[in-house]
Amino acid sequence: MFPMTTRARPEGCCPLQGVSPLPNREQERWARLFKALGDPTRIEILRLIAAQPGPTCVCDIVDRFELAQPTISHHLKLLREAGLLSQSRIGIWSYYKIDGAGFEALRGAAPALLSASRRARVRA
Amino acid sequence: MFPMTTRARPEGCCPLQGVSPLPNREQERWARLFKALGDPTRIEILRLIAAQPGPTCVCDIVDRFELAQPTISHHLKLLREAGLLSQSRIGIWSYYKIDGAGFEALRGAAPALLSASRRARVRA
DNA sequence: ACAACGTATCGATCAACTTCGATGGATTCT
DNA sequence: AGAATCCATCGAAGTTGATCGATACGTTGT
Repeated sequence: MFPMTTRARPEGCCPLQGVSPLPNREQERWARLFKALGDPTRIEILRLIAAQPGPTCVCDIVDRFELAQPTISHHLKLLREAGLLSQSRIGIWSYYKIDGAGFEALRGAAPALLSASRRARVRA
Repeated sequence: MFPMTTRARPEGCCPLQGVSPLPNREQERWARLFKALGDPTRIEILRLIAAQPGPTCVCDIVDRFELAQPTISHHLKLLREAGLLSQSRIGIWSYYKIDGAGFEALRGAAPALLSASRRARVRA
């Protein structure tokens, strides 16, 4: 490892406020959510679906992008697993719409990450 | 390409509401923001820094994780470039603190992506 | 039953990301 | 000046992710 901090610290230092890491389940949920949003194509898919008054057919989504159908299907799967979209089927058609619960989580992201929850300091 | 939609559509279909894609600049900014948040280590770094009453020394951050110093430095760089952290230096020490502007963008993410008519605007 | 269609999954390929050791720049101490 | 310290950058190795063609599955029409 590294020495890191053999030297005396500057003023007003330093026992850091302890922060207990998020439980693995929550870490994975945030990661899934943000990873899903971290791709330009998926952002545009979300915006397209959000602009429709009702559920959107996959075939229409495929028509709007210059990507192969399996690629769109893959992106839709990631958005669904992130809780941002929900799926329904009518016959052979598959429809996606915005999942309010997923976006509720997104709305609460900033406070959730910034909340200074100081509990027992846990050294990994 | 694909045939896609030779068959007649079901009821109430379908000319989709048009959505003009976001300008590249904004697409990249959202992608940077969400990609930065899409890693568990970076989430924990953010939470650690957010829990401190003042700017946090890099050496302290390195101490709290079981990752090499260059790795932490890389994560800090991504968070800084995403607008989530801002940096300052005192002597040889480098300090990071939460950048309010970046989190303001995060707070506005859900409305920005869901609003069909209103164009999302993000401050630099 | 059979063919046609819409969608999801599979396997492969190429790019991007995470991580590390090594190195270099800047600052402080002796 | 020289050594030590903190941090960022570089280059490489292994892993993950985006994309596509091929294919399989379920549904609809003949």
